[in-house]
Amino acid sequence: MQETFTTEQGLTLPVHDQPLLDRVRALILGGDFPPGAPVSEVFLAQEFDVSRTPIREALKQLQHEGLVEIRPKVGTFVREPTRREIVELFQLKESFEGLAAGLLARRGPVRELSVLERNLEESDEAAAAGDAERYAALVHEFHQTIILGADNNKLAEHYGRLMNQLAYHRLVLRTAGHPGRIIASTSEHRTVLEMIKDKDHFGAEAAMRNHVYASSREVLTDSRTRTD
Amino acid sequence: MQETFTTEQGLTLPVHDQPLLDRVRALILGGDFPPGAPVSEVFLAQEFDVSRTPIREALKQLQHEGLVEIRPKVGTFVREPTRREIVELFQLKESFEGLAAGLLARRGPVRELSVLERNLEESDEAAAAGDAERYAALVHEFHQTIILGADNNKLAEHYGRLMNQLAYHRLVLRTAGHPGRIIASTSEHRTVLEMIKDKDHFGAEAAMRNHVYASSREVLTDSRTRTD
DNA sequence: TGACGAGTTGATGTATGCAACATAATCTCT
DNA sequence: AGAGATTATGTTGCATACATCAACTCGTCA
Repeated sequence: MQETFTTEQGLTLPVHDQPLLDRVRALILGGDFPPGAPVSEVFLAQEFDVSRTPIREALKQLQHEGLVEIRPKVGTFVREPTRREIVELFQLKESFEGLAAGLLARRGPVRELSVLERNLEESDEAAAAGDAERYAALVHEFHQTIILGADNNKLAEHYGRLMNQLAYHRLVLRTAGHPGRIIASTSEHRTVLEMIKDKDHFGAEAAMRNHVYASSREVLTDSRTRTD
Repeated sequence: MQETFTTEQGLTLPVHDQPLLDRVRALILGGDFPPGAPVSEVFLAQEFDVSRTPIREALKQLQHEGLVEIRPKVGTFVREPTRREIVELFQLKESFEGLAAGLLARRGPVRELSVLERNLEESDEAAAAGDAERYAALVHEFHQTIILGADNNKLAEHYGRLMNQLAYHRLVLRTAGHPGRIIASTSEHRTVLEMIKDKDHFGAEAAMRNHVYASSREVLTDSRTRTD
């Protein structure tokens, strides 16, 4: 098997082109560039002290991930998803995670279940402590665990791409402040886990989809989400 | 809006880098290369009379699509999905197309419905005439129409990638010869369309998933599908 | 005879130069 | 002064040369 590297989104890729790609992605997602700002190859090249060639490859990848738009012969520009795209992406997220929850439910007792158990406990603690940052991280872990627990690499790949496009962590942090959302969210998580433990794959899928849908509503009704 | 190009899989991409990518993909999917065969950059470069640079970009794309494997510092090799990957891809296909059917059902009467109506009629004709090639094309159109009818570009994108990986047309042609499969398949298509026309998005999704699942069973039980 | 290792080969990875093109600024003519 | 054409500029797109590394060959030694 080829030497691989697993990103924080669970995407497994060849290790060789990860460092630069990740650094460029981080730079762009870091918010240093406002949406629509041009990202010149030469700038990134001297920024990371490499030639334009590897930069070009990284930008191509990021175009794939939907983070930048490459206009031929014109330039590369940071891209923020439109509201419509966010809706589309959440529809996909709902489908992906529903599928994952169903698949995980069919697998019976696996290691992931205990991870989810512990996650719920820690989520309660974080919620009680009012630690939004930690809570957001735990939400991420919960969903990530279910995706990986589905034991379907292709699903994990597509999901990784999806999440890169959504820049999800930013969105979640916003909604963590919505009153009552944390409690509702944790409760939904608990329902999902119960269904999975009961091997009710149909119910698990439905519960997960409901949860993702509710979560997407929170994001989309947040006034800070772009509306064009 | 940027000038774009729509592939046969419904993937919309900038036009500038399409021709070469498509030609390289066609060459590899064409079967001229056995699985595992090396695909040297210089070979492709002189084959298409360009330099290695655009070839490299195309190969990177194809790696994304899962058609080739790039081993760093070693080379690029054609890749055929393992049986496990095919199973995984069909699980995703089921999810994608189920989602699409549900979304289409919610849209009410749209242009796509008449396309599907006509498709079923022509499918009956092709089946009666025993024209497997035409029937396979119509199956492709049916599924493609539902995906596009979902009116979700991100879904269409991911679906396009998925289908590229599956090299679906090859697989369908195999199963078109299975006794009784054509009749069953057409019947399933009809059920899906009825559900959609009834705006029963839940039923449409379920019917579509059942259909895809049945179809995947046919492929996976075909002796010619690789089993490693 | 088999295992180990230096050298060779052939491929990819990167850097850089030049050309082509889109866009913006300027100039000219009315 | 305004509108069109033209020049100017900055960017990407491609080609090519060189650096780098993995796999193989072949010779040496135990």
